[in-house]
Amino acid sequence: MFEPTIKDIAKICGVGVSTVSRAINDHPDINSETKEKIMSAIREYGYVPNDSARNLKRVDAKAIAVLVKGIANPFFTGMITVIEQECKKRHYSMELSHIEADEDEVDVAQKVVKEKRLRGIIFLGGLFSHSEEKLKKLTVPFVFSTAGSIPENISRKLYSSISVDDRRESARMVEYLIRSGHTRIAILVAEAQEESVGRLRLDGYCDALKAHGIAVDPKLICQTRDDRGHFSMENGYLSTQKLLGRGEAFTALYAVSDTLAIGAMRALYETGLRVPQDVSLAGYDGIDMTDYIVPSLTTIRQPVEEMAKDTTRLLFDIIAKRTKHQHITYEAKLLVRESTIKIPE
Amino acid sequence: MFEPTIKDIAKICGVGVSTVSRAINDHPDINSETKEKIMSAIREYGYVPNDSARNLKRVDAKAIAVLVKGIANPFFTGMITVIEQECKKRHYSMELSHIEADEDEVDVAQKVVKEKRLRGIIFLGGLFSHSEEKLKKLTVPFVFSTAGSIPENISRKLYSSISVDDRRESARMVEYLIRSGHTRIAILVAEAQEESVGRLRLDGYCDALKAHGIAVDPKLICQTRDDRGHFSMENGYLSTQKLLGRGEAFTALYAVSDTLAIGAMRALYETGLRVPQDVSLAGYDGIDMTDYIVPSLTTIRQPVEEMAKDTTRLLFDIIAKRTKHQHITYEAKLLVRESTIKIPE
DNA sequence: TTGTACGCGTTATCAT
DNA sequence: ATGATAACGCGTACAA
Repeated sequence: MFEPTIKDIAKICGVGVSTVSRAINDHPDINSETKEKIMSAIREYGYVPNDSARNLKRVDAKAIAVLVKGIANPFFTGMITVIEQECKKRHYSMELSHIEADEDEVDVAQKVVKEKRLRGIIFLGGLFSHSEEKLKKLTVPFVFSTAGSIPENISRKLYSSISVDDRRESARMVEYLIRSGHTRIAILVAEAQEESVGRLRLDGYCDALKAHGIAVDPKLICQTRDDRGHFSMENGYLSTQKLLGRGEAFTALYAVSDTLAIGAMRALYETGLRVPQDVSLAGYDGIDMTDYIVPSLTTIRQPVEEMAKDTTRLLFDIIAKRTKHQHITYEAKLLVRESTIKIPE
Repeated sequence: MFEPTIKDIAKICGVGVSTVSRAINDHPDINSETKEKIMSAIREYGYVPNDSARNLKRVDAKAIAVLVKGIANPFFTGMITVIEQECKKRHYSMELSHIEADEDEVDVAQKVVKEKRLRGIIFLGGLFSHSEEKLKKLTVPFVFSTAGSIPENISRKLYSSISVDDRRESARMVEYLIRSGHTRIAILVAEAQEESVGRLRLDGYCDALKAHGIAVDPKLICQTRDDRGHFSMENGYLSTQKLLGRGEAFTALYAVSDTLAIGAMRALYETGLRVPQDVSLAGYDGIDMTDYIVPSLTTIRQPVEEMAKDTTRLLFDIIAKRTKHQHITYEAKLLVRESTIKIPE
């Protein structure tokens, strides 16, 4: 199988390589006839430019990368879809890279930047406890989107961030439950390392309880197992079983992600507990699914569409030097649905 | 910001570029002291090899690509996760590429092959009505995994395929419903173009009905809207509303994907129809979620794990020329769960 | 408008 | 064990 290069095409058409180059790159300085001739030869021989060689020369690869930690998380797939559309609008290509749980996202980012000569990076999810020194090595602008909080000691001029205030929104959910008459509120939390979203949401839970004079009962805090798939439904299911096994009474269960909540729903059901009559169940994220399951899930909806659009817009603005780095916090929305009820007085 | 190249590192260490190259590629012919010296300089200056330049030279980039049509589909994310693990085991890297609904996967594949010098391709989902001529241009082996059927006129020696017999499995589900006493069985089907999985599953539905002497009633066939997100829950929801609006009576609803079924579940619920007491509901795919929702969903489970593993193994075997192209069909499993019941005599 | 020649950063070949 | 050098395929001055 013959793989034509630009030289071959040039030879075939009896022109120089630069002419072929001009043809494929829509360069203005070219005769439309020669261009047509070249393009048809390209089609005929199935020539596809080698992007590696191109990127080696080019300075301005119109591309960005999206680095996702946990592609199985439906919350991220929603964001990715929107980001992809936004990139397309701007005629940029998007490189999607999945980061393993144990990989260092900044290392991966560096590699990808070098490799693809791209212009910017979006980090989706993950935990960013990286040293300032390391972040400085990233030569293209980057935006942390829906990640946990970034340590204070890192200059905020180095990066942009798009997020909701996980701690506050989480507190809001718990406050809603308290106002609905719940005092024994259990929480299902994953990945409670420093600065992670799990930790922030747990903090918010504690904030709300304390603000209402309710003691935080460690027996009602259920940490999911520490292996892979932190936010999986399976994890939610198993952890809830564990929680129920403790025999502690509670009237509401708050899972720090919708997927965990759905797993919890089944565990409750199997124990004979009805949602919401016996236990009110709440999630966090606002993924599509929560609106369709029965009962629909009370949750905190992050404005995915808006955040994804702004993430992209912000990155492109920074690339074009139209703006400096920014830190935008969004209001999430408490969606009260069928899975939670007021406790009768 | 200074971006060191291999030359810079060589100069800094007072060695030749080839020595540095040997160091980073774990070449045997190198003194361990010099190697250590070089590696520490690399760390100090934050040098990362440019993959474009590497791929330009190399013949054997240890990488494959996975081309997915519809990354938002949870069924695919499950497969991707497994494939990724399998690649890692073999020390291969995996390039994940999302293909837009309107993009031509073979064109994308060609581009990616050229660009990354990779050794093989896995196509996940999508519809493969490509000309043989076009497929021949792909210079690396490829495997179609869980795609629709491929037209007969394309030589099966050109490619491998991994799939379940969608038509037969679909018929099996419908047969189960018939045996449960249902005769008015509605179907929710998306993307019913030639050879697509939607079409195959619809064919299976018709097969089963006919085999049992039940006439196919067009009024019970509900095609989802023809725009984006064929298999989305929203589509399932809206289409079911449309179906219900027709006023046709049915005792079972079979959705050709689990996601559609979940959307349907809500539409039924809102109309006051209980699952399974009033309407039995069935899906297809066997995604995790179906096991956790209440009621859990009766579905056809494709052996995701096994299929993903075999897809990867097969591709690597073909790359290593240990085998020729193969076409493997898997048995899917009918999972009878809570969403379907026998109709009382 | 078109062609020639150089260099991008790396690996592989050949010397040493 | 190490170093010099020729490719890899392309874009782009610069010359024509």
